[in-house]
Amino acid sequence: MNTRQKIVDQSLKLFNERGIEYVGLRELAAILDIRVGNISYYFPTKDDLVYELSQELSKSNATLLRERDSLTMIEFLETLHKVFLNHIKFRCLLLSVVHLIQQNKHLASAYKKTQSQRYSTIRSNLAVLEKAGYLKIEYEEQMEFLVSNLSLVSRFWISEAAISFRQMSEPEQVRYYLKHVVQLFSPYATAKGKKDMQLFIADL
Amino acid sequence: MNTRQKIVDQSLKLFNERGIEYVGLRELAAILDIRVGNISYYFPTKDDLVYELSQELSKSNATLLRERDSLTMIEFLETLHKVFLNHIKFRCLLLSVVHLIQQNKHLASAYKKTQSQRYSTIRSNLAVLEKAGYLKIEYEEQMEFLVSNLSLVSRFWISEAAISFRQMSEPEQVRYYLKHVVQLFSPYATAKGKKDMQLFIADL
DNA sequence: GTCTATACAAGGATAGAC
DNA sequence: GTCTATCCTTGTATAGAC
Repeated sequence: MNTRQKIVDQSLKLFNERGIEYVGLRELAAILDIRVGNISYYFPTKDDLVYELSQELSKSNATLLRERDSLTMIEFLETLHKVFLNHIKFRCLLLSVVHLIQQNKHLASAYKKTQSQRYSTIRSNLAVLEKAGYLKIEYEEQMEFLVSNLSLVSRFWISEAAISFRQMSEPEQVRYYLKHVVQLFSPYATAKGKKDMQLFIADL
Repeated sequence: MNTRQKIVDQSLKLFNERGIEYVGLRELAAILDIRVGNISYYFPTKDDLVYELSQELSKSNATLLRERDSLTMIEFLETLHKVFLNHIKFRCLLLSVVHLIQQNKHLASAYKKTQSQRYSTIRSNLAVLEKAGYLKIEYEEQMEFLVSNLSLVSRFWISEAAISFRQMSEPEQVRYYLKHVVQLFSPYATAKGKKDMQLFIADL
C-alpha cells in the first residue's frame, strides 16, 4: 500500500479512537514510521487530511441515498441502517461535525451541497413511500417535520450515544436509534407500513 | 466587579462568539488587561474555567426544570422555551458538549448526574400532562420515544442551527425548533392538548 | 516525486518573584 | 493577588537530500 493510503487509513483509525482534535500529526507519523513533513507532502494541512476522510464518507453515503422511483418501507429502513453503519465507520467526523464546518472552509462548502441534496432525497423517498401506501402524510408540516427530525437524528445520534450510551456496544447503539426512527414514523404509518416496520425490527 | 467574575463573564462572551477551543487564554487576558498567570490563579486549567460556566448553565436550567404536581401544556412549552433561551446564552457549551464530556472529567461526572435527573423530570412532566388530559400515550415505547427524542433535540438543536440555519436570527431558530417540538408531540396530543399547542405557537 | 530535518508561532501549564 | 519567565506540545512551513 502506498504512503498516502496508509496515512488515510491510519488517521481514520486514530481519529475514531480518540477524536480528530486529540491526535497529533507527530503521533500519526510515529505509528506509520514516517516523519511529519512526509504527511505534509500528501496533505499540506491537517484540514486537508480530514477533508479527504469527509469525501470518503460523502461518497459512500451518496451511493446509498438516492432518489428512487419505487421503494418499500423495508428497503428504506435497510438503507438507513447502512447509512448508520457508515456513520460508525467515520464516527470521528460526526463527533466533530460542528467544529469541522466552522473551521474547515473546504469541507464546509462540500457539506453544504451534499446536505441540501440529502434533504431533498429524503423528502422524495418519503413521498414515494406515501404513494406506495406505507405512509399517510396529511399536511406539509408533517412532511417537513419528519425530514427535519430524521436529519437531526441522523447527524447527532452518534454524538448522543458517545455521551449517554457509552456502555452499549456499537451494534446495540445502531439498533436503539433505528428503533427510535421507526417510532418516529409510527404515527404516520399505514397498516401496511407498520407491518413492514415490525418485520424490519424483528430482523434487526 | 472582582477579577474572577470578570474572567467568567468575558470568557463566556468570547467562547460564544468563536468557540471554546479557538479562544486562547492570552487573548482573554489581553482583553481584560491582565496576564495569563492571573487567570491561572483563579482557574488552574482552562477546563476549570469551562466547568464553572457549565455549572452556571446547569443551575439556571435546574430552577426551570423540576417535577410538578400539576402542569398545563402551555406551561410545559413555556418552560422549554426558557430552557432554549438558556442554551443560547451558553451556546458555546452546547456546541462543544461532546468534546467537553470526553475530555473534561470533572464536567463529565457532573453532567451525567444532571442528565439522568433531567431525563426522569421530563418523563414525570409528560406523565402529569397525560393525567391532565393533554396527552394520550398508549404504550411505554411511545413515552420512551418522546423523552428520548426531546432530549436529543434539546441537546443538539443549537448545533444543527449553527450548521444549517446560520442565516436565521437566534429568535427565529428558537421558534423553528419549538415548533418542531410541538410537531413531535402532535400525534400524541388530545384535542385539549392541541388547543394549548396552537395557542402557544400563536403567541411565539 | 518522495522524504527528512529543522525551525517557528501559538497554545496551555507552572514555578517563583513581588 | 498579580505578574514574569519558562516549558512543552501542536500545527505549519520550508530547505534540501535522494
